[in-house]
Amino acid sequence: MTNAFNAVAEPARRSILDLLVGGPRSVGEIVAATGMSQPNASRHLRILREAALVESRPEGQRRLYELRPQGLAELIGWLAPYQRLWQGSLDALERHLDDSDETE
Amino acid sequence: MTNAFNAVAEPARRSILDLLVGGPRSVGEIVAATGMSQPNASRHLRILREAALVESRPEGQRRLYELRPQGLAELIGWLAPYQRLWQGSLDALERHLDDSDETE
DNA sequence: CATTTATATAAAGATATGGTTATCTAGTGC
DNA sequence: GCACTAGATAACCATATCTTTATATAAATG
Repeated sequence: MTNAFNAVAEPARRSILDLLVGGPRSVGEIVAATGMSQPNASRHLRILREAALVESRPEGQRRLYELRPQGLAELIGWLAPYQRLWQGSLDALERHLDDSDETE
Repeated sequence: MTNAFNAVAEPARRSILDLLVGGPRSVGEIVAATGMSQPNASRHLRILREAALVESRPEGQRRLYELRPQGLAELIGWLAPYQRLWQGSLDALERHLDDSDETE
């Protein structure tokens, strides 16, 4: 029952994702960068993995976690109409200001 | 502690928002359309209001709830780099396919 | 093979969340 | 003012979630 919506609802998990935007990281690096406990990091990483937002591969003794942006597809897709609405209102505001410029 | 991320994490609340994309609705209409109980709808609406995703105004005996797309600004903003990454990989795939076309 | 290092999992407790039922508040019309 | 309707809130319960501590697995190293 883990999906992208729930996954990104948690600030700690957003921090992890934000970190992974900079490239793959090991659990240890994630722990160091975020300050969370190792078990907690592992748990959040598991949830991110189940939500298909990250994937991991062994690298020697470590485990590298990498971003999987396509996992956000559903979220991005759901958001699209709202984004358009919002953009629409911005555009309308812009046009309004342009009109004001013209007439003033 | 109610923000847009948490607010949209709940399917019931996404249903409400999706409904409001079609224009303002009264609580009764929301209850009818979503099938949830009236108190439950009111609770979710309160959370959406606290997250600044909707606003309400009295309309006679009713209360109309209206979408506030700018409430999603933070979420959309956070998502932007991921969206670019994802778009980037799609573009890369496209280029790859184009290259394949050329060489095959 | 024993030890060390890196990560995952389990167990347990505290808090948060979502749903229901019952009740309260506020408009509306007689 | 009284009944009726729409909606909000309260109380309560069940479940889920996050965090920590303790432990297990697995790779590397001597």
